[in-house]
Amino acid sequence: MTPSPERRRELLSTAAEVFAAQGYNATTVRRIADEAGMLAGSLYYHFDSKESMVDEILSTFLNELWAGYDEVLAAGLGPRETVEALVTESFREIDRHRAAVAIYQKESQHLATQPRFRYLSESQGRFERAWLGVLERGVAEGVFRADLDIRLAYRFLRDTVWVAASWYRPGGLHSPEEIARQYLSMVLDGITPRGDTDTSRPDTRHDTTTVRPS
Amino acid sequence: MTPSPERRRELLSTAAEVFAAQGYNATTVRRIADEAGMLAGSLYYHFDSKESMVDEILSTFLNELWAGYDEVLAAGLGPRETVEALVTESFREIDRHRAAVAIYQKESQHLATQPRFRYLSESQGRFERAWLGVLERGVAEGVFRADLDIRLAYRFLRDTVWVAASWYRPGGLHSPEEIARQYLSMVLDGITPRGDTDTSRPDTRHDTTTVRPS
Amino acid sequence: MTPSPERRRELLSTAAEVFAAQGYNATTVRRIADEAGMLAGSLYYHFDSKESMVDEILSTFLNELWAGYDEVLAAGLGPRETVEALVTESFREIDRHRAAVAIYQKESQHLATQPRFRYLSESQGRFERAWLGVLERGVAEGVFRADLDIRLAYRFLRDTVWVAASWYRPGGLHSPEEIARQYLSMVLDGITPRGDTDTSRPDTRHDTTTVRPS
Amino acid sequence: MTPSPERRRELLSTAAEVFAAQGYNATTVRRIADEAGMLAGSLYYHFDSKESMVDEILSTFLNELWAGYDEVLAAGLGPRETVEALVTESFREIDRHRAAVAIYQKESQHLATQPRFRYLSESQGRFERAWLGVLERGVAEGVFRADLDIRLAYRFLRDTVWVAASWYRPGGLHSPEEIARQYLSMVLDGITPRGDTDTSRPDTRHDTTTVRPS
DNA sequence: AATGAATGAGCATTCATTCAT
DNA sequence: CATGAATGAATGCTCATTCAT
Repeated sequence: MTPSPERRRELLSTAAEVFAAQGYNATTVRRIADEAGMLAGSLYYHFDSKESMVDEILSTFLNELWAGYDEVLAAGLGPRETVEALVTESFREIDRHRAAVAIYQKESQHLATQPRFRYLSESQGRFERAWLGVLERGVAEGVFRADLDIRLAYRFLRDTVWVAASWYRPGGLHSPEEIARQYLSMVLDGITPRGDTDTSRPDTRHDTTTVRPS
Repeated sequence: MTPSPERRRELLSTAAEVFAAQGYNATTVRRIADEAGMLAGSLYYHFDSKESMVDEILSTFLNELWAGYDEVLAAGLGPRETVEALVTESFREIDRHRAAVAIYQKESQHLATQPRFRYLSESQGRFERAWLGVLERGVAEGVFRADLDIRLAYRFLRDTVWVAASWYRPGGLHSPEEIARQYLSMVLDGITPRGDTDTSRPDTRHDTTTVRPS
Repeated sequence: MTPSPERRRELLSTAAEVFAAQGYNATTVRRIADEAGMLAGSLYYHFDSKESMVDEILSTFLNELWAGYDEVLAAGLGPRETVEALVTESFREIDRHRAAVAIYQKESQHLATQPRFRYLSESQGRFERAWLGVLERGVAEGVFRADLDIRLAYRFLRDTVWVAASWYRPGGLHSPEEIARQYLSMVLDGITPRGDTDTSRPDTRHDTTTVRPS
Repeated sequence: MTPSPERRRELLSTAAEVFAAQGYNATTVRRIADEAGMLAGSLYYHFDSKESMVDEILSTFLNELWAGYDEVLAAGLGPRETVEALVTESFREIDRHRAAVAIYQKESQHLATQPRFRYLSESQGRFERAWLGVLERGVAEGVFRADLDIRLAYRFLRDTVWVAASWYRPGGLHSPEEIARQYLSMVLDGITPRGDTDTSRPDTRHDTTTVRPS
């Protein structure tokens, strides 16, 4: 009566939570099974291996992430609006896939050395190209500061956003959109007061921070 | 039974490098021994356990870190200058203890659950209080924006700085001071151009970014 | 709870094939089920256990084998004719129960240690007594060489015949009777040419090599 | 004080004995360790894996075997003398490597499917070519019967000799040379009496049954 | 008759650690 | 100081078997 895919998803969700909390290596298959209320061996009815569990967790997450990103990148927005939309989308993904993001942060470098996880490096590459492109375009159009070290700025933005997964708890005080707004405000305008009145309030108009106006 | 402190330091340095590269759990004692040109068992002449190695690596690092931080905090600088000095000091520590910082980033959350590593949480707490204090003072004095969510800004700054250890390579193009300057520029003034002329040039005067002018 | 005997036979045949190909221990119940187009658990509707499958395969085979042997032994043939008939009968059994014979060859020594498979040792004992008797009688009557080490000759004959199951493929170039003839020729007369004309042509008269002239 | 290679040999000998008695798959690493008076994990100080144990057992055996065979094949003996020498050499190897031969018999077909054990198939091929060559030459020179099915005779000889490893016990009544003599007598001249006087006594002159006159 | 899901015992293997030499 | 050999606990995984449906 319980169709297989549902059970898989439940188990993967459990596994992701444990992986995120303890680290992939430090997590034993027995621990996951405990958490799922079954015996270690029983997990192997649903999954080939511990590795295939992280694999499915990470690839599912990345697929959803890129669906969102691609929509943003294809929307033809200006550089600033693209940055806003990408950051907002990222916080939404952190909200929806907190555990997966945390695993990705902690383990991807280590996992990417294995052929099976090549897609992690590829995603990383796509990610970098997308961000560098937006930043360069922004500088060219005068939307971003001309004195930026683009690569440094890229790393700054990338890390700044994703590390949030290590402390973010869904259902907390702030919605992902709210956090995105605050982060964008700091990143775009800095933490010191601006001379001109208007820019001190970061972009909170929904139309620019998201493609999906849901 | 008189292990020379020098050999210890060498071995710890080797261990730190491997821990940073592969992760603490994924690193075998044998791997460290290989790298040090000895057999696994021989390490136990110098150290009690693998755990005591990370312990020594992390505590040595934190001691040095706090020596620098305390000097900054005791110097009676203004909020902005304090932030500048703390960030610069942090990048200097990343430069000097890259491996230790990377280990700290990846493993501290996990390790801090054990009583032996309580000092990690304590350091974290001190760190948080220091930063929150500076930020609050800055907002009160009008040096930082009044609409900041202080806790969010704290996390933003903290993560922003330390994650750099995951990609920073000592002896690269940029000196730690240079990177600190760029980061501070983005954090303080944002990545979009400022309306008023002066603030677009970030604070690069040495006197304010560091207490130790060495 | 009325499993049809036909299905049982089909499944046993499938199982025997896999056991013979991969070895009993190396064969998983799942593999057999795959081959039979069902799930592993479903086999347990038909059989108590994996062990009971080999048991049934081997005992069925041995029953048929001894039916043939007993007929030969009871026919009152001379020693040479008895040897010929036994060898021919053996190759016929290899032809009909190739998989079972192969399993018997590979696993009987191992299985015979368990009480359940005592009949394997018993069969082995009967087999040995029958052969030793024929050989002794043959030597006494001058039909076989007087300088034979009877026990060695027994092992030689026994192994020589049964190992053929490891390479024999039913439906190949040679019929079991043809192979029996060739083997008997080598065993009885040797592989070097005989001085006297007649014996170089091995005994191929059907009447002596089999009791069942079918 | 116990140099490594010696211990290795001891352990391999123990392992070979257990493998031969129980079969490779059915043998647990614990069982081997028990027999060696150590814990299962300790074996891994000496060997990479259970597989590498069989590997070393079989390859060591095959190397020695081929050293003997090559000497025989290079000696330029006539077909009959070559057969005698090969068979005698084979029984000597059975005497010296009984366990390895038994393992080879039972497991080689199964193991040869793995790339690591390709040398098993290669050895098998060399073996076949050598035997077929001698038999063909013997038939051509009139030393062996013209009506032989060469391939069948090859299998007959091959199996006949090697299966002996399943019952042979070193230090028993018969020396390997003695057994070889008896087997050769049966194989060359058959188990029925010859018309001509002399050939009923098989070749027992040392000079022809062995290259190494030790 | 067969499925889907689970059990539980056992297995090969890893690894931090110990210790006599 | 370092080695060589071993320990023992834990780990990921396999597989025959069970059983409600």
